[in-house]
Amino acid sequence: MNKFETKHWTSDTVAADLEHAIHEHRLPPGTKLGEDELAEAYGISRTIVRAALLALSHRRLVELKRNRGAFVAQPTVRDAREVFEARALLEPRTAHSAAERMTDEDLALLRSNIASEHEALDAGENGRALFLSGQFHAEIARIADQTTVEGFISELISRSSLIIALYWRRRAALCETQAHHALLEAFANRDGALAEQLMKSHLLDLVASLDLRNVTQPPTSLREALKR
Amino acid sequence: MNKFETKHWTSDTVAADLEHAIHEHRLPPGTKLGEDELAEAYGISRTIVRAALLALSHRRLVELKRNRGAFVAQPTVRDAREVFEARALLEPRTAHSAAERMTDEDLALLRSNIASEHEALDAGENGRALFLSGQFHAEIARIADQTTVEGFISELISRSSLIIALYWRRRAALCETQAHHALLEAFANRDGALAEQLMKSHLLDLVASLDLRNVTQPPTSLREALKR
DNA sequence: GTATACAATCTTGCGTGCAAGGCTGCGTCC
DNA sequence: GGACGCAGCCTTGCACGCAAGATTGTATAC
Repeated sequence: MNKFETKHWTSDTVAADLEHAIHEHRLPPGTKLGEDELAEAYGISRTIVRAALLALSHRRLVELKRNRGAFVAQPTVRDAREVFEARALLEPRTAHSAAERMTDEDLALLRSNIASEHEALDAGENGRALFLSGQFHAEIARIADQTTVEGFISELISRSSLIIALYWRRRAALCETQAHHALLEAFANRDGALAEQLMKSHLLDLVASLDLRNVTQPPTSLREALKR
Repeated sequence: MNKFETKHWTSDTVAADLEHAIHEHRLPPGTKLGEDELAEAYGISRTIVRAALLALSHRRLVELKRNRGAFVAQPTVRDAREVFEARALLEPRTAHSAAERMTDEDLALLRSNIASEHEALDAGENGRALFLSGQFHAEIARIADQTTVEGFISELISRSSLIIALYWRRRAALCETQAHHALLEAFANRDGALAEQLMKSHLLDLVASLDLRNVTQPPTSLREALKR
């Protein structure tokens, strides 16, 4: 597997590619990301790989264990609660701002995102659907035009994909279609207060779909998994 | 200048040391951070320096310009507004949580912080006072026991120190003594609602002390500074 | 069959050196 | 004196190789 040897990979593009793969659950939590393996896959030296992994560790998507290697992060139950609490602090106000700044182009893009997510689901591409679902939120943050908060939300959304991989218990689609449609309606009406309220509800709904009972942590090794 | 050759510097400790120096305004915005220079100063190779600089760039404290080098970041007026808006979203609720979780040890630590800040001011050590003032906020975030939000707040506080370096217009001490004391009182009474309200006011007061009129950006070079 | 010790192999940590790009200084021309 | 071009030097980008640490496999003892 040598990915697109003709493409010029930088640490930023490698990090983004890996993040995308993590987001789509192609690289599940706990996956080992070996430097040599990645260097060979991307056709670059380990120097660039290391920089990419460092970047991902700063976003909490990858855990670097000294002398052991890099692994896709495995958020704890506590991490999960924290991430959604942080989202609850940031995203409702962001949705409010987005509604007030919404352009027709923005609206069209959000609609297109929902349609693409449906297509992905219909095609059985759950990873892609998850990514697009997260992108809906990321786009709202972008439209709100506050890059500092957008950066935080972007990180939280990516981390959410890991949490969903580990703790999602609902069989249905990831974000309820109805919730995204209702938000779209509020945006179309430039109704900030409604958008804010809907985003609050939507995030609560997401948390409710996670199995965060005080169960033991996800198994981190075969030994642990076989203990039961 | 070879700093403590006997000490074993890692990229994490170098990054922390640089961040501390930035926070205390010993490394002002715009300062060039050359790889070779830092490597010699810390007695390490450039490899470690690069990792440290990369870490600081992820915290927005350092700007990496390709083929040109690393520079202490220079937040724009827009950045300044964004940072304090983000703080306004996160810190009041965090103060509320901290009040509810406050222990006597926590209280003592916050008191000690205020006292140390006063000592620094009396000794004319404004940089140190600024750092301690920021630490007061960071401690509140730590006490609130939500590490995800704490991480964001920590980054925002550090970035605030750069903003203060560029845009602070008040002659008085950095955070009004009265504001920190009032918060301490609310914490002593475990009054979450009051702590939340006081933190909101405090942050508004901080923003009001910044000169964020739509003036031209801070000069980024001698040429620009001499244009007037 | 199980436990332990040790050697071999694999992977990471990180120093070093070379190529590429940017900056500065000098010389020339107008 | 000012503008422009070019060479030389400085700094960054990043590949590579070696040392250190972790993991795995094998042999031995009970």
